[in-house]
Amino acid sequence: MMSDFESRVLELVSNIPEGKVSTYSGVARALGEPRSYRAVGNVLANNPLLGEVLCHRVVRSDGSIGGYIEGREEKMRLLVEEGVEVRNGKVNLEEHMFDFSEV
DNA sequence: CCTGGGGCAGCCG
DNA sequence: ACGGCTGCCCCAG
Repeated sequence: MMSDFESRVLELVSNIPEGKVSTYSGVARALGEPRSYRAVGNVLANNPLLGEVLCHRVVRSDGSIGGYIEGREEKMRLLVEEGVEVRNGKVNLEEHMFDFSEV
């Protein structure tokens, strides 16, 4: 059973289009709880819907990849595959940051 | 680059 | 209900 917080996070993340990324704190802000960024990481870490809801489009606020259940390498590979520029293990947030207000 | 402290939902005993 | 972890974090130093 998913908690309310959990489903809200996953719903939001599922809105990030291919080629775009967001950050953990960005998701938290979009939820209206800017300090819950760590809890957001928690939800994705236990993401029971890996494969259904893509959580690889969420990275750290400084652009570094962050963690991933199947490894950072895999996360980075998926991003590059979608056309996101990754340089020295960091995503170009300026260029690919997704604005949730667009939804 | 690496700490240390802050922060928070969820899980488990 | 309660307290103590844990974790795909953040930010200042």
